[in-house]
Order: sequence, then structure tokens, then C-alpha cells
Amino acid sequence: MFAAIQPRRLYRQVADQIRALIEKGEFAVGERLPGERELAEQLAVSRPTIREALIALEVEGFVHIRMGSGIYVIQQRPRRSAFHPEDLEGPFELLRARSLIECAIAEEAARMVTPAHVAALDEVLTRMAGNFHSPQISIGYDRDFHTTIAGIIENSALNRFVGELFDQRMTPYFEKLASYFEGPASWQQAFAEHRAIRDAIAAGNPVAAKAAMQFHLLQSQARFSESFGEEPDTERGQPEGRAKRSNTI
Amino acid sequence: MFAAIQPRRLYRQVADQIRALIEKGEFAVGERLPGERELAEQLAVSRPTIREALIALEVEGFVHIRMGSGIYVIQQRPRRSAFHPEDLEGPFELLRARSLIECAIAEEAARMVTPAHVAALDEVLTRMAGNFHSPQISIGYDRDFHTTIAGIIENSALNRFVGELFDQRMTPYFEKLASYFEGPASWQQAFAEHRAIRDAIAAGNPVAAKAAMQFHLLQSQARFSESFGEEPDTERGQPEGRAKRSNTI
DNA sequence: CTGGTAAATTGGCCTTACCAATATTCAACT
DNA sequence: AGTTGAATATTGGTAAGGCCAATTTACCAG
Repeated sequence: MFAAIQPRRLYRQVADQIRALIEKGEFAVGERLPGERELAEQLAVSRPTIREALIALEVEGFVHIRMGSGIYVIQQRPRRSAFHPEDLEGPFELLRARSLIECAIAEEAARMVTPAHVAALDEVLTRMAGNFHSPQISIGYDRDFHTTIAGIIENSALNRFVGELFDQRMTPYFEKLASYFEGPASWQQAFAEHRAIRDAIAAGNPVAAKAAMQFHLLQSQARFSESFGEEPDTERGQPEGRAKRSNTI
Repeated sequence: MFAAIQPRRLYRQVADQIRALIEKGEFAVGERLPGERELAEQLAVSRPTIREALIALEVEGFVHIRMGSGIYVIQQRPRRSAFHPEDLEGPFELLRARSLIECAIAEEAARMVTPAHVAALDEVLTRMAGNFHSPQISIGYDRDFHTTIAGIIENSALNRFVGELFDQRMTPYFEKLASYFEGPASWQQAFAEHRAIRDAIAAGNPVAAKAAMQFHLLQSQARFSESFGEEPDTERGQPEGRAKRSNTI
């Protein structure tokens, strides 16, 4: 169809030019760009127009205007990419992240645990105890266990992140890989490790809780690695170099 | 201490008034609001100021200016719901989550830091050193510092989360609250704490790094709390109960 | 009465010119 | 050496006026 012609307002054209210069790196961040008067002269427009363009850029977050001092380019923030669909992290990277965070959480949880929390953990464990046959059910209980621990410290931001991190295994790629090693045996092993974590937390022993959690996630990684040789390792790209460093955790 | 007074620019005050009127429903969507000249008269400011305010509102997406016709209220954009719809965590909860995670990260970073990483940290610090006047710029550098530390352990999942957690301060509510206490003085203090963190990490001292990070975030919270009594605490509702738990970290 | 055209009005667009307020710098002073 | 204070640079804001686009109104022909 026809494009509604609309004579672009002058301040927009000016703002576009300046914005392009900033994005191209013509002006470094933090640098002060020419004064209003000079800009007006160079772009052959009046000063109020320059002011309008600068106000637009300020609202957009490109520049910061300091009264009496000058106009400064502001740190360009990657504009809120709502969720990051593409940069899915590799399996080992995720396990490392979980280890770092969940160890700290377990440590803290052991400090502020209450009998009610222990009861909640026990309930998850008893539900888990029998069902080692269906991978989906086991994974669900596994998730419950970890988020219940995160729930002990009652911080919804952390709770949310633990859940998110866990759910990243639910990608098709991850599931296919998991099917190689997840069986009743490995789930039973994981259950034992869970119980150790629960006992350490229930005992109010932060050091032991952290160690138990670390051991559990390390074992998870080991179980995972076992079947990793058969993995084609294609179409994913990044995780080879980083896996080597995961031994420090 | 004294609150850093910063004379809000006139166009912002005007824009705030008009925006408030729109949000309160004083002007219906699609409706044409008074002309530039009339607005200038009613608000007792000059016409260019009105124009600047309208341009700000146009960039923000509140109004649409049709040349030769008038100024029209535009369909209200869905309040930034793309990201995390409404489960915004309270300020202290966020600081607690950051403390737990970033302390663990700092500890680990001190173990695997390289000269290149230290150089990156130093660069952020030097860039930060001069600019204590603009809150926006300082916040940008602050964010850089924390994400750079997270970058040392080269785990994109953690890096992403640290950034996300930091960005939760960018809510309107948070910013309004922050404007009470953020001034050159508090940024300089934060800078010193940053330097301590950098030194501990550069020295490869995990315990000191963790302690420095913990101290820094604790101080952040203290600076924040200072001005929390003055906060009107209206029209927002939630965060009072959660603050009490923050003493354990 | 209907349809179209032209003028008048309204309203935003842009400029020139001026003064005020603030920040920075540097020199003089204690 | 540290502080004070004036000079300078820069942005903040105002005033008045001419110009252009859109809308409305008035008018006229059919």
C-alpha cells in the first residue's frame, strides 16, 4: 500500500544524525560532544531545534545533559532483550552456575532452617522415594527438591532463578542427552545425595550443607559426562573450552 | 546527610504534569489536548518549553503530534510487561539475592583471575573515577563493574543473571527512591569499595574478595536504608515486610 | 440540495535574539 | 598548601514573529 508520507520533523532528523554518530562510535561513551551552539551551526539549524533533538536523545537514554557543563554520551545499554532465546548455555556451564548458586543457598539455608522447612523437604523426598522409573516424574521431584531448598531462604528473586536455571535442562537437546544416562540407578544415587543434603541442612550445619550440595552437583556432572563421548557436539558451538575449567567447582 | 538536590529541568516538570493527567485519565485516548499556546499559558511557561515537554512525551509514546492538527493522546503502551510482568521484588530482597550470588562469584573470581581480567576491571574503575555527578552514568559504570567481575568466571548464565538482577533497579519506583540518596558522595564511597573488591580479586584472595563484596553490598543497603524513612511509601505497597529479613546477609 | 473549490482559521514548526543559572577553571589570597 | 572568588564557557529558559500544514467554513456551480 501507500506509505503515509509524513514530513519528518526537523528535530527527528537531527536526533537521527547524532544518534547514528554515537552508535557508529564517532563519539566515545563519556565523551562530551560539541555544545548546543556549535551543533546548531554545524547542522545548519537553530538552537531550539538542537535542544529538542537532544531532549529526545536524552529521553531515549543516549545522552545525558549536564547543566552548565555539556552534553555527554551515556553508556549504551543493550536494550532489554526481553528473554534471551538464543544464548542458551551449554550443559556444563549450567551445572557450574547451579553449583555456585545452590551451594551458597544451601549454606545459607542451613543457617535459617526451621522444622517446617525440614518437613517440606522430607515430604518431597518421600514422594520421590518410590518413583525411580519415570524420568519425567523424577525430574519433577528433583526440581521440587532444589526449589524447596531455595525457598528456605525466602527470597523470590533467587527462588525464581534456581527454577529458571533448572528448567534450562528441558530443552530438546538437553533431554536427548539426558536419556543416555538417566535411569533408575542414577536416580537412586541422586536420591541418596539429596538425603545427605537434607540431613546437613536439618542439622543446621552450613559447611556440610554446602559440601553435600557441591558433591551432588558434581556427581550430576559426572553422570552426565559418562555419556558425553557419544554426543555429536555439533550445532551448539561454544561449550568445549569452558568445560575444562569446571573442575574448580 | 543532605539530599542531593538536583533541579529538575523545566520541560521534565511540565512533561510530568501532563503525563500524570494522561495516566489519571483526565485526557481520554485519542482526544486532542489543548494547543501549545494554551498549554503554555495554563502552565505559565513559555511555548518552547511546552514543545520540549511534548517531544519528550512523544518519544516516551504518550502522545502523537500531528502537524497542523494538534496533539493527541496515544494508546497507552502495555507497561513494559514483556519482561517480568509484575513480580518485581523489593529493594532489600534484591540486594540480598545479589549479596548471596555476587559474594560467591567474587570468591570464585579471585581463584581464576588473570592479568587481563584485572586490566578490564581497572579500565572500568578509571572510567568511573571522574564521573560522580551524573547518576545515570555512575549507575552504568557500577553495572559494568559487577558484570565484569561476573565475567571473570566466564559463565554466561551467571553473567546474565547478575545483569538482570542489577537492572531491576531501573524500575521507576526504584529510581525515584534512589534519587534521594545517590549523590557524588555516595558514589565516591561506592568507588572506594569497588577498588577494595578489585584489589582482593587481583591479589587472588578469595576470602578477602568475598568479604569486600559483602561489605560493598551491605553498605549499598545502608545507603539505601538511610533515605527509606523519607519515602512516602504510598502507591506502591509491598516492600515493608521483606526488609526485616535482610539482616542475615 | 449536492459536490467541489477556495479562503479563513487554527495549530504546530522553526528561527532569531536575549538574558539567567550553573559548572569549570584558574588566579589571587590567606 | 588550601581556600576563596572572579572570569569564562555552556546549558536553561523566554519572548516575539514569520512560515507551513491541516482543518474548517463559506461560497458557488450544477
